Amino acid sequence: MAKIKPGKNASKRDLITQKAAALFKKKGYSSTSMRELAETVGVEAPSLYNHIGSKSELLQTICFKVANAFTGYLESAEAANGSSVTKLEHTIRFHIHMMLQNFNEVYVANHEWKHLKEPYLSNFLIQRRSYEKRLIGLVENGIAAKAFKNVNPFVSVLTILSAVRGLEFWQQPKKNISNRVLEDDMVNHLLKGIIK
Amino acid sequence: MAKIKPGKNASKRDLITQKAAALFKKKGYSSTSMRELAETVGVEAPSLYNHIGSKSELLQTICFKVANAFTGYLESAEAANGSSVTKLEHTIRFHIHMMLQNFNEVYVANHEWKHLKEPYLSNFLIQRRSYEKRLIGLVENGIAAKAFKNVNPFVSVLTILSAVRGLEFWQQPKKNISNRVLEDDMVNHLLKGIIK
DNA sequence: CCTACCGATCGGTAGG
DNA sequence: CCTACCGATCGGTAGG
Repeated sequence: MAKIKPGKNASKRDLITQKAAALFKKKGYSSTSMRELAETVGVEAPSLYNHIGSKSELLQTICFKVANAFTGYLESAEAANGSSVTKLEHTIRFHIHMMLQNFNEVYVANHEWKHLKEPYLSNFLIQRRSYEKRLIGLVENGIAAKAFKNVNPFVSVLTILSAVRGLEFWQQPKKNISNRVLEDDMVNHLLKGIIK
Repeated sequence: MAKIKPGKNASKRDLITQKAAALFKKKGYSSTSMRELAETVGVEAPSLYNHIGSKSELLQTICFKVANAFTGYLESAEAANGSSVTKLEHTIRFHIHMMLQNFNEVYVANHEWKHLKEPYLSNFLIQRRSYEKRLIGLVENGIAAKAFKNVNPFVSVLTILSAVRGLEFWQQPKKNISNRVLEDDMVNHLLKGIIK
């Protein structure tokens, strides 16, 4: 057996994945060709397959990296001390941070998941639905504790997740609004809308 | 010159456009083939071209139909009597109605516009940016009139538009929430978040 | 990591 | 509205 060179190989695969995320975001998964990806990486197309299995594997890697990050954070937030309001606020802030710091990957996970192949497509959707249900549970706890208004928790979570996701349209340094103002204004808008 | 049969031809073209919107929404623009579209229409692929110019023309029709509907409504809302709060509320409700009643078209306009060809791509983005600026103006008027909190109007509009757009994820009759509850809860969440 | 190449599929045209 | 077909491009493999 050949000696494994995890550092070198992993970093090359990571580079390819990162470039793929940028291209998938810019042009969409289907409109991105492996030849185009190869060009941005600096090799010929067939050479990519020494590092990756297939085009769809790249999409899987990106989508589940994002999904696992969100799931992992929510688990830790649920386990932490604090009120439902605090937990929801922290989760909203985590979403905003993810959007601002992993722009391409989150965008691709949000937009291109439908091109996942089975069984990954089903697994992704199951994981996302489970995440939403747990967030809804958080809002329900807040309502039961009289901290939130008596709103429909499903609509609240939909509103919050959608609003935060809208940071996709944030043309980074275009407006002279700091990330801090952006984050605080959005958190306030969304929390004040449901806090009693 | 042959006699024009606008009714018949227009309705066939409309049918093709409607089927295209459903497919573009389900699979994405690039992943939808003209052969597939032809099959859902019930003809062979080359026959489509008796009614339409090209695949990209279908995308243009869908995107600008949606964009023009929003622009047209905002113009009428601006011209109407009433406070900034009322105008903003009506506009939010119009967005929700559009999402619920023209699901496929709005979805495609939101997700697939990047596949528009020039000069349509630029025109679409210009129109959208203009729309956002006018909405921001509405919020600024509300702030000046002391009706809204002193928030960043850009962030407010981003939050509102994104939240409303999230109705894309509304799996129609799945949850036992009426459209009325959905609309009112979301409007309240978004307005109460910025009203003084 | 490359060159050479394959079978499949694409949007669209010719011609009737 | 169809059959027949074109040139281009696709993801991926063979072989070294």
